[in-house]
Amino acid sequence: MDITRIIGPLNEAQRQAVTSPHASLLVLAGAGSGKTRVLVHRMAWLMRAEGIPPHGILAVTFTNKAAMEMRGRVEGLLEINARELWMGTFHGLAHRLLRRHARDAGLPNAFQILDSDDQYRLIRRILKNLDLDEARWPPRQIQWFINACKDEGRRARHLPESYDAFQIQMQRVYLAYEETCDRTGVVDFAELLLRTHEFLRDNPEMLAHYQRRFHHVLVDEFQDTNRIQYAWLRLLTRDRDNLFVVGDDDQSIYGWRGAKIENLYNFQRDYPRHELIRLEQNYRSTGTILQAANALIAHNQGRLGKTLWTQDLSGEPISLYAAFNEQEEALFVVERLRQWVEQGNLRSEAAILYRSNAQSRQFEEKLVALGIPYRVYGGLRFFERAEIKDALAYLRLIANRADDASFERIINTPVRGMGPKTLDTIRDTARNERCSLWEAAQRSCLDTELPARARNSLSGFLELIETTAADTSDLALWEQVQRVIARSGLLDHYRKEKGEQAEARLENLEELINAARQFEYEPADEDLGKLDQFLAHAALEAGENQADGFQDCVQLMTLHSAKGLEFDLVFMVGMEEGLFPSLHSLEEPGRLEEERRLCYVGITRARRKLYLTHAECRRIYGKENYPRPSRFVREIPAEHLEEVRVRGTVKRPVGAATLGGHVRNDAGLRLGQRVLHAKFGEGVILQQEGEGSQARVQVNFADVGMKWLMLAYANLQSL
DNA sequence: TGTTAATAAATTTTT
DNA sequence: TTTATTAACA
Repeated sequence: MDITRIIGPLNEAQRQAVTSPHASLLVLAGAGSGKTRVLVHRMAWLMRAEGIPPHGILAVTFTNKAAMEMRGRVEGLLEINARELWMGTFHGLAHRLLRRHARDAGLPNAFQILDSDDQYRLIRRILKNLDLDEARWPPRQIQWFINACKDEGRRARHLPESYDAFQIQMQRVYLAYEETCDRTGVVDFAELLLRTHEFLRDNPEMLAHYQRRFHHVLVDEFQDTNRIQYAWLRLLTRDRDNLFVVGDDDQSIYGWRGAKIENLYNFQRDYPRHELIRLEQNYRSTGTILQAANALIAHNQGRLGKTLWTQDLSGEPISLYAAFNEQEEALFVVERLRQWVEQGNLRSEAAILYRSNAQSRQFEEKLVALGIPYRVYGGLRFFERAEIKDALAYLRLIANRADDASFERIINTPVRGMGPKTLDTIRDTARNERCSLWEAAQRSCLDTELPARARNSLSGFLELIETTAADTSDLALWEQVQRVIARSGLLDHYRKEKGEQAEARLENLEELINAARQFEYEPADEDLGKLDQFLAHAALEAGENQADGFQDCVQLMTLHSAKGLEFDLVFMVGMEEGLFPSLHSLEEPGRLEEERRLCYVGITRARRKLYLTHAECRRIYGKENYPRPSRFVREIPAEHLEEVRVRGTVKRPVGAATLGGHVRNDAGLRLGQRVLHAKFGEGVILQQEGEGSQARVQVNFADVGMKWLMLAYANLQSL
């Protein structure tokens, strides 16, 4: 038996978690402590040592990437095909259950999934229907409201009556939104979870069936679960006490989208027989980096408590660089990257991490200038591109004529002579007859309300969908996709258009056919036709945002998307008050703590070397700002920091005064010079004007901000 | 119907 | 500053 393979490579705490006789377990796993390893080996242990069949294990993750990695590692460890394991994202698994029990869950068999873009469009349409002004009821805010309600498990009818006019309208939209989704057979992401929860809760036999089936339920990144996800897990495991969760309260960075750290406390309360295990040994970073991270996170209140340690005690100090402005910051980082590559290191082992996506531009420009290949994470993903969504909308309408969202999207895309008036008539008919837009369109073709020209175009469109559906029903998926793209006129539409964009769109459509071809190898789903399976796949896994993942590239991404990754060399840039921590988080202490956790996540991404940079001056929305360095920098003990100057490195603790001569004349000054003022403390010179006794300088002080000072009286010391 | 000028807004993101 | 959306126009 290969038990030694399973427990051999583990440390004491990991082994304890993997082999625990308890079925309910809370593993507090610090950054880089091997949490995925514990999950993978736990599953292997359950199957090999405890004889649990693969289909008796349910493993839940947040992203498809994590699920895929886990599956791959289980297969590698046990040399089995792990297909029988129920492993996937919350949404993926909920989707699977809903497909299997669509009727019992109150859904049509051919229900379609709305992604956030579809959802947004639908909400806008409903606002129009209800005659509400988008300026007063911003669709984004309503979308946020609806999703937040669903994440909390609240239906529109559950909401308390409100006297606030704004609230009343939001609830009205929510109600209409639910009604439309039900009528047209579409389900948004949050609905997948809510609907599954209600289905299990209200069908005791079904619930009992799944409770019996799953001997063990394992959850990754438990600190990121929201209320409905926890309720869902609770239903499945409450009678058998068999929930195994892995998480890290210090890495909870998604509170703003509904994640509840409280679920960690709820778990401890609801599973009183659980065992608590801490994984505190870090195998990733140097001692210096870990100590800095520990010191930083110690500033947060109410932690579950956990201190990372490593056998490595050494490590280069963390470098801190104060740039003059954001341009110069980028220049510095890219220059260091150039040296890194020159020393023979891999570009893909270096990352630039920033708080907000807008910051990437400066770095991209400088990287391009030096010809260093890079990859930016985030942004539009494959299945989210407009042309792809257009093509998918045709396919969805073929799969389900009641899908109003898709109908609206493509009725006049590409343009076929149906303007807003025609559409309005159809919408009116649909509303009056309480039928789908498709049916309404059919009726409009028959009566004479529409002008003849519009009627012609409309019946042409209806026929296009019908004949394409009939002609392609027997074809292989990829051929079906190919035909639809051609017959819909999308191909011609982009062919006529010129420019790089149109060309890229054509390539993407080509790529969609390829994706469909690849999809043929996907194992068939017993509950689903190939086309429906493909459409669900497109909605649930939006795909990568860039195709060429194989080139050796410097990695650029937000701190959020860096979670779970690690690099030898990390630059955390824009370490400034108002940027990081962000302006929006300064009021609420809770949000500030989340920012600090985000900083903790960033620091612990680095294996060997970490740089922190900030700029004395930064343009934000076209205006110049002079931010102070981030408080997080100050929360890292000075002994782990080393200030970097462009000309050589000065080794000295940050903040301590150093001797320097008086600044007597213009020659002794330069922009960016650090100076000390008797009253205002440390600062940096940003501008100067005038000469001789009239000379003035603008200084940005760390503590008191911007000041104009007369050079003759200021008595500045240079640092 | 498609283009252009004006205007407003502007974290973090997965499913 | 950049981006998206909308209103006005040819």
